[in-house]
Amino acid sequence: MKPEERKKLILASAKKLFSRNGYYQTQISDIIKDAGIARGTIYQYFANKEDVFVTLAEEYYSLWEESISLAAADLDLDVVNPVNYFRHRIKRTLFFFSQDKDLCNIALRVGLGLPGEMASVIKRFEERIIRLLIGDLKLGIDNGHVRRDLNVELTANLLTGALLSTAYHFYSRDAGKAKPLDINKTTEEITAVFAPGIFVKPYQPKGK
Amino acid sequence: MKPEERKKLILASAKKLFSRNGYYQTQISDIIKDAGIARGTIYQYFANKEDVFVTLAEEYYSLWEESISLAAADLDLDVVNPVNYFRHRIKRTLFFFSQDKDLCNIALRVGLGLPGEMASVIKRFEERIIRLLIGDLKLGIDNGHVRRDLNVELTANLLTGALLSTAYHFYSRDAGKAKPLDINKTTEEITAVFAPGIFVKPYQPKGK
Amino acid sequence: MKPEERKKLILASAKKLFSRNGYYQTQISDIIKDAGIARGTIYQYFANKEDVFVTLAEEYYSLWEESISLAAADLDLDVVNPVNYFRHRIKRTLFFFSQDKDLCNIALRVGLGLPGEMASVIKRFEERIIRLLIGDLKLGIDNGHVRRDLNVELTANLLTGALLSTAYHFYSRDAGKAKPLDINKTTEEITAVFAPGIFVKPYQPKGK
Amino acid sequence: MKPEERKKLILASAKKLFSRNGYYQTQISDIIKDAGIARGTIYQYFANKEDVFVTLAEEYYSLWEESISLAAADLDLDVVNPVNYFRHRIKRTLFFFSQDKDLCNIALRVGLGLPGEMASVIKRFEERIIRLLIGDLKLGIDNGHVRRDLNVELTANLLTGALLSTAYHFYSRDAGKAKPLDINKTTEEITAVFAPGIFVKPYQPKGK
DNA sequence: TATGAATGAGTATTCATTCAT
DNA sequence: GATGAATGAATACTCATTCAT
Repeated sequence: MKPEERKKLILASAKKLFSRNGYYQTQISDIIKDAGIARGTIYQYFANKEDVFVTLAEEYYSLWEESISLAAADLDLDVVNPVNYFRHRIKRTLFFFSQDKDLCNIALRVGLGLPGEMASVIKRFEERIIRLLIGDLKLGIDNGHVRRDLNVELTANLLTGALLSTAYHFYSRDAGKAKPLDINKTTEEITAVFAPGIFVKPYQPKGK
Repeated sequence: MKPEERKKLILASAKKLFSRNGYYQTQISDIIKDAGIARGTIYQYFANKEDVFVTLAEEYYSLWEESISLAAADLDLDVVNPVNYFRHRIKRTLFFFSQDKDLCNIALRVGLGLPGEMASVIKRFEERIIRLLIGDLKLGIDNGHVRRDLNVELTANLLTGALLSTAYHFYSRDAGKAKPLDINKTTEEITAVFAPGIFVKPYQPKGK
Repeated sequence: MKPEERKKLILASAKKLFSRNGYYQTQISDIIKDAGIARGTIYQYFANKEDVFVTLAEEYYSLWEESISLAAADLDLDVVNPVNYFRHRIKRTLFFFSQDKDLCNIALRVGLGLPGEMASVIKRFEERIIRLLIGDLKLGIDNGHVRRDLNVELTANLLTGALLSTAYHFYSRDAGKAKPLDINKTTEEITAVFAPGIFVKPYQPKGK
Repeated sequence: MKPEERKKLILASAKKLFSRNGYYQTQISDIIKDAGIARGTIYQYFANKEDVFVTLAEEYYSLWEESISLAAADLDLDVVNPVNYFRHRIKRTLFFFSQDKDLCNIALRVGLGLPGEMASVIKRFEERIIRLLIGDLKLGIDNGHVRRDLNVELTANLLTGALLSTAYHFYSRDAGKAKPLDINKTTEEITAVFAPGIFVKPYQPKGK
């Protein structure tokens, strides 16, 4: 097996176990047993347990950045109206988290309250989306689409909290009871809740 | 010193340390050193480290329940209009979390991703507020104040996520950079974002 | 309550608990709870946990000595024949241990393998009975009742081991399955096993 | 060093220390210091301290079983008379315990009065020999060699108690004062004490 | 004398990490 | 590179004993 494959194998096991049991409840022993490798091998790919976690989180963060870029690239900004852009952001975010229950769990629960660098990596997710939304909203204000008196920072926070909380509740590993949401429909419903309070023009449900 | 006082002393030290360093980074040694008691003493009041955490969380949850009851008792429901009621909920929640940075940190970050009973206690906060909001929204629909087509469960989730995220960002121990918000003003701003998408009648900013 | 009574109360609880759970599995907490006294009180009557055990064992040993004396006093040595004397020793021993399951357990199991003074106190039981039997056998040899070539020390050991083992198996707290023996009948059976190998004259079953 | 050797090393240290100081007076620290290994190493071979003890006892019990089998295999049952068979049992038992002072101490003293599984393992020794003797005696009765009216269970108990007590007194680590017995001579003496009370035919000293 | 809260030395056990093979 | 036996610092928890009230 090639080194890069083995590294992925380890990360896959770590992801599964961190997600299910949390960082401290997951032992190196568990990971190597699940990955089917020897105790020493994991230290050939990672400096220590924390490094496994951070690597995992950073890879996910990269995917996330990529997904966000796609979100922007996806749209023809000239023809798209502001609400549609907003709609798209929401959809992309939900879609991203819905793809991997385990990573969703790690980024949205397990990673919170961890010490040192691990916390920082995880915090970046939230900070990144907040910064993004702040940019969106400021642009909207400049273009006259968004209410001038909107508290941009607070609103970005509200939106982020709302989106991540929703993602966790409906797409995480723990989301046993709640049935996975239909992303298109949910996007529309979230837009329906937020758009009227944010945008200047009366909000029009999609397709009308 | 009376037993009850000493117990409070221990909980105070634990709260401070759990909040700053997290559950696993906080050693029993740290707590007893901070509380100025002997190693054995803490085990006269608590079965084990987990029990310290759970007791802390449960006391906080009781305050929280009490605060919620007050929120309702506060208002003269006959004269109050639906949006004002909503406004009040938000204000109360923000006010509650703003009162204790440490507990805010514990309930909103440190406690997440913990194993066993500790997780359940912490989850209750979120579940409780979601259930409350679901009740509010359903009532609003029955009374004709809230949009009939609103996805009640989703919206309650959005609101809860938004509120708790905001509380954490502006009132927690980690909220170093962000200056503490003025609660009245913030309440108004949050209401301004959510009300138009939730209520039937056009939203009227307070005092107009 | 008078001091002496309270001391007995404590010893009674200790006896019960040591017998059931062993020395190390019995905590001071268990004893005081069972005795219904405060933690500090036990230290007004005993120097420490070991002292409780030793006191218990020594009281029992005194009873034991007393019982042995009675055994001798009981008999009219002039008219009694040697085998009857032997018979009497056995009966007395069995009777003594059959009277208190808990003490039987402590002297015959719990006390063995304990460190320091506790072991010595317990060992005395065995040593005492061995010395006694050695005396008996030597006297028997001098009087021509016992085989001259008998290894006295070894035989005393065999007899003691046999008697104490039997006492434990049939009278201790753990002797759940075995039904308590009828002492007269058992004495006769034991005599029937040992007497022929020890005494010079052919052994005569009692009553013949 | 091979794993199996190291395990034996640990067991050797544990045996020595348990035998001298008892189970509770022996610390894990003592064992690892004596074995010259690191603290964690012992837990690679044993689940916990109790497991060390139980493993020790069980290995000893296996040797014991093996020794018993040999005892039977040793004899040409056709030519051997019943008393010789009995003689052989006694000799084998004494021989077995005389071989290892430490194990003798553990099985006959230290192990008694221990809690849980440890007690059960130790109890097996006694139970096994009792069952064996019961079998022997019953067979003897069927063949007409042993007294029909003998209380088989009681006699097996007497014999076991006598043998184990003798083994402990003369071969254990604590048997400082008593000089180790010559097994052949002792076997003959024990036979001389028991045989006349058990067998039908007049007992003949060996070699006459 | 009785109490019971406080004490802290003592101890088993865990688990990430290392390193010789 | 891979292995897995060995390591030992770290840590929670116990429980006999003390002593101020």
